[in-house]
Amino acid sequence: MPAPRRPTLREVSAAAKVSLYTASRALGAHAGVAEETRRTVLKTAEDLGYVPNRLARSLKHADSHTLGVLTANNANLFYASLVKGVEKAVQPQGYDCFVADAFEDGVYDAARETRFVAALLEQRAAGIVLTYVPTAQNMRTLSDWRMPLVFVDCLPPEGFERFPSIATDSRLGSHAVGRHFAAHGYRSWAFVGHTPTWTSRFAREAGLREAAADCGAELAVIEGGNDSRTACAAMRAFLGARSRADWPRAVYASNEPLLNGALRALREQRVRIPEEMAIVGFDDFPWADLLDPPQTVVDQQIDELGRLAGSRMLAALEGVPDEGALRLLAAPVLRIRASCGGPVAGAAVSAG
Amino acid sequence: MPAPRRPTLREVSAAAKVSLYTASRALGAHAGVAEETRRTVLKTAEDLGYVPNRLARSLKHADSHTLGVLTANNANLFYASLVKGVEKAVQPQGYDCFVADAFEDGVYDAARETRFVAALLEQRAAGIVLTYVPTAQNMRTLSDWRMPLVFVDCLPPEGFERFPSIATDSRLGSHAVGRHFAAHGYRSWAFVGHTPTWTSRFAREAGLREAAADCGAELAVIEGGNDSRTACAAMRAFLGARSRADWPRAVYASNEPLLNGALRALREQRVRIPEEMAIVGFDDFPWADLLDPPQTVVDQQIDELGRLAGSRMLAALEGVPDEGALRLLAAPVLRIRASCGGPVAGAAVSAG
DNA sequence: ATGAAAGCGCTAACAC
DNA sequence: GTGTTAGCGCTTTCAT
Repeated sequence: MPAPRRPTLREVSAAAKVSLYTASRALGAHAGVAEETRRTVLKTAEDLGYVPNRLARSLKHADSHTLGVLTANNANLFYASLVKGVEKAVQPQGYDCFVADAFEDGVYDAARETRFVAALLEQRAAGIVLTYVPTAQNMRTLSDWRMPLVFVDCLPPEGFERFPSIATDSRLGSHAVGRHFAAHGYRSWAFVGHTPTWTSRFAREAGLREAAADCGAELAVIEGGNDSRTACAAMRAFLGARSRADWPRAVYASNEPLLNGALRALREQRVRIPEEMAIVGFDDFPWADLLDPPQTVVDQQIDELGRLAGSRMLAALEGVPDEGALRLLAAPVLRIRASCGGPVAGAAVSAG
Repeated sequence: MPAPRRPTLREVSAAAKVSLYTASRALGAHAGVAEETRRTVLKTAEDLGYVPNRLARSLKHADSHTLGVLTANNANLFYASLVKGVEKAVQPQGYDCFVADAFEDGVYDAARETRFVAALLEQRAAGIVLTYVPTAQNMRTLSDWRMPLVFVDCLPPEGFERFPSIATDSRLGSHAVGRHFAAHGYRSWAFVGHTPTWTSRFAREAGLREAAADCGAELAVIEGGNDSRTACAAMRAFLGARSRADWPRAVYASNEPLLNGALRALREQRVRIPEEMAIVGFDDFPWADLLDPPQTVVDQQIDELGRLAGSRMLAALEGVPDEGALRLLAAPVLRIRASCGGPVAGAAVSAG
């Protein structure tokens, strides 16, 4: 069964007995074609099963109308949701998203990233949404190419401050967590932070640290790495290194995988939550309220973040200036459930 | 800051003082070019910052070397993992994946699917991995086009049996769940099934039903819909419609979102698990063993499923015959944790 | 081993 | 309102 012939625009025009040009205009819904001619062309195209060749079109336009989204582990709900958000914003404008995940088996692969960057350039992507900071080399490549770039969930590196960024106001969210800890009377805290590769790490730590200073709480920092496994190991080591009496009264994990890992370590030690230790995580997720106790989290409404990034990209592509929106910060919401001791009378629920 | 000039192959060849042909051969790592000439060309390309235009290349080849993956809700871990698996298999062979998610806000959108199918044809995708059965119209379009197709997690619809498929042996997995129920002495079961749109639904029900017949258990069926929300509502309605004494002793949810919903409904009723009711779900997930009690599941090792689909697609593209592997069934594994009462002495742990 | 030239399918500037 | 024509950047015969 051989591949059927794929009719070209030229063939459609011949069959419709009009010129190539007319056929093109008719199908492209451009003006300057008699209504009847257009009808004929459309009909003929339909009959012939004509499917325009986007490759030719893009080649001509020197632009594929494709946006790259560089992510760091799609098997992570965070990135999956983020991508959905971006798509939601850009698809109505006719852009497709090409998702390039620089992680393989949960670990970052710089060579992989470089391959994706090259692929995006070769495809003549219209722009790229970056969800983390690529290597200096790749940043240079992209910048030299004048590729429109939007950073989400991270800040552009030094020298690239001209690119817009969208992020959650992590400091605000973390500060709210700290206030919540304080309202419960907890005075000894621990922060389980993700790899500093993500700049969000700093803001999340800073917000908590400020709150600690405000109320005179102690704050220990645990390097949680990149995923559940490393976070669990780090937490285990931390707990193992001191007597139970010296364990923190409240713990804050800086993202979902880290919360997962931290909880694992706590369970190994049969820590009672929240009686013995309170715990809050950054990022909401579908199982959070089904845990026992239901997990209190900072919800950054990820898909909205993605949507903002997509919109910002569209604006950049149309040459809209930043208008002071170069650094967009979205306010997260503290979702108080029970893992931290529940609501406190008189305390604000929103992080704002 | 104007866009910099993008050097073309022609310019590279001119700068290197060779012909277009030679430059093409040199960069394409083809034979028939003197080693020294090649070196010069490569150097020149590098210096000029030459980036090949894949659009032109693909146009020429009438194939974009892109594979489509049609999914049904990427915000769902299942599809995200599946895609990662497919990518893992095909990227080494130089194929890129274009992920088309026919779901928007968690609901299926046929028009959206049709747009994606069109986009894939326009892009001259090399093949498409289908994770669910598209509309009859779209199936026809794809088939008429002679698009190489591989079905994962579903079976080709009537008339399209010539296309290969990869799926988990749901019946096997479900049967193991039923045996596990039986081993615990549970005799009254309920199956919370996902929409019959997915053919896997039937196999999952059938396996359990067979096991029920084997041991004389009763089996109620609850239509759980497509997601956590609908499943929760369905479960709530089911429980509400009968006295607590008539509630099933063991429940089996046919996928992760449905398990989530079912658990929500059970929690509303303060059902004690597994003492009062045992529950098992299809699909493992990162929070399963952190639930209280840890959730027993059937693990279908999703990314492996994706990998198999990717490999099958590669084979199809190279014209490798099916060799009896037209219907590939991968064996799942029953991961016994505590939500079902834990292991039973003398019972097999694997589903195989 | 290398070069010249045709053409993939489409768009758009330019005539008529 | 419609036709002609020249490319977009690349691959690939066919000569040399």
